[in-house]
Amino acid sequence: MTALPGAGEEAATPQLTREALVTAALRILERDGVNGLSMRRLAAELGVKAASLYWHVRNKEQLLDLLTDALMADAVPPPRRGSWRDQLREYGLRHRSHLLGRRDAAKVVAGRLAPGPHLLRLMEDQLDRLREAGFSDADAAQINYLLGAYVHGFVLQEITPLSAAEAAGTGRAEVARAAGDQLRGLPADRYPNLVDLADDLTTPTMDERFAFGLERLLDGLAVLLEQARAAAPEAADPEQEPTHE
Amino acid sequence: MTALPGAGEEAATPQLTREALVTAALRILERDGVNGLSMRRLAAELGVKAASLYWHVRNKEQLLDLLTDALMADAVPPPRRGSWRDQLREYGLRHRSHLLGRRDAAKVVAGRLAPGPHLLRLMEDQLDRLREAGFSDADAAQINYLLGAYVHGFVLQEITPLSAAEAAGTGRAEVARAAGDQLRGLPADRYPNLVDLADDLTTPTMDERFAFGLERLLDGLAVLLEQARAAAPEAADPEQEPTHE
DNA sequence: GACTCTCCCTAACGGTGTTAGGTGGCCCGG
DNA sequence: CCGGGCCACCTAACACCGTTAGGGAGAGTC
Repeated sequence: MTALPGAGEEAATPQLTREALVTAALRILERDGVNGLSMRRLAAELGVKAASLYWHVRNKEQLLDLLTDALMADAVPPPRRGSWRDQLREYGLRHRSHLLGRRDAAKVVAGRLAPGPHLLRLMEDQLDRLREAGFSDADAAQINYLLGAYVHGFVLQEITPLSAAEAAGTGRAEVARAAGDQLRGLPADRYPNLVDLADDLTTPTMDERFAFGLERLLDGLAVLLEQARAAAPEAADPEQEPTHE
Repeated sequence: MTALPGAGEEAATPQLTREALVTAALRILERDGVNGLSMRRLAAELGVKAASLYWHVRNKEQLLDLLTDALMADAVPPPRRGSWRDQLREYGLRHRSHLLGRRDAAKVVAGRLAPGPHLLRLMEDQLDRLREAGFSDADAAQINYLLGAYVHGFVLQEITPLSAAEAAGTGRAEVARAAGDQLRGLPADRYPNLVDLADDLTTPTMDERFAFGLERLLDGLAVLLEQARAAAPEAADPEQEPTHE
């Protein structure tokens, strides 16, 4: 019915392609979230039956791998200006807001190995900046993983209750207030600190929490860099040479 | 058939209880992983049909909430000896190995709000140590969340490909080597750093990666503490009083 | 003895990922 | 011009999943 060639439709390539699968999947993901993305719905979106998808894709897992790379396609690294610290902070902030920007992206990406070409380009770029900042090869590699893990982990952590709350129809301000009330209602003899710090524990927004952790991480990296510079002061910083001993 | 009281079986309390559900669920989780834990299998484990579970539990989500708290039941905080830094490090290490110790615990726990009493006790204890170390209330609250998010996020990140690899029947050493080979095989003109650092990127174990990140975090916290001490040197450290102005 | 409440049952609904096997149309060799 | 083969889709089915409606046995209470 839909497949018969009408006046002058696309008779040349009316077929599904792997790319068509992915872009349709992206559309469904944005519209219905990761729970709404089933093989049957994806097939329906393409005017096709579910079994047909398996001609183009081995299974759903592989589709999600492709989707992961597609989600990373339009992530842009920050401008190459400012200190290494500014650049890394911007990296983290952008990475997080990129993941938060497309619905359930973090859930799809979560822990998926086999990084696609787009993620590889970001890694390549970040490693370059880390080495240029003066980190050792081993440290640069570790830091590269660390920052990715921090961002992914944090976002994953914040996204799950977020979607649970919106499923229940409650705003995040209400959730925070409810959490505060719960903490304040605890027995003060068994949980004195939780009761005492109920406000401090519940008022920070996720943005602030993320920024706080990121800043601590950057402080730690600065310490590492200083230590490395102090231990081996020959590299690229020819100011003085304390060659005693 | 199974329910008829025989010679002298348990005629007193042959009923399911919520606790029985949870311990059976823990058993299934350990044996079959989170994907093997369905309401039907849980019911079968208890010699009962699936619909019966809904008498004791609202839905699967609530069961997972209960399971989350049960998974945290036997987590013990580190001894209260050594510097705040030693204690926090030990906290992180224990928390991670606790999650890794029971199968798929991280996947169940992931981002589940409504922390149970066991998790609350850990929070309470950690907050107490943070305040004692000299962190401000606001900082202590932030740090408490940060450390939890780091551990949870990291473990979640590492657990997913781990189970994927073991499903494929490959050891983690093979995975690392395969990743290294993939990186080395990249075009060196487009990905010079990835090719160059292929070894550094793939040799660290997850233990080392976690410890590295944790140490950077602790360094960052130390910086924060020093800054706070320098800005307001009146608190609990009565050595001298620079009361000029 | 009747009533109620607890607790488990059967049956079913509407979903899920995935596979086996069929089938129409197209291109290519003869 | 005709037949084989392959591509790309189809139908049908399997074995699951979470969840609900409604039934019914048994115990406890008035």
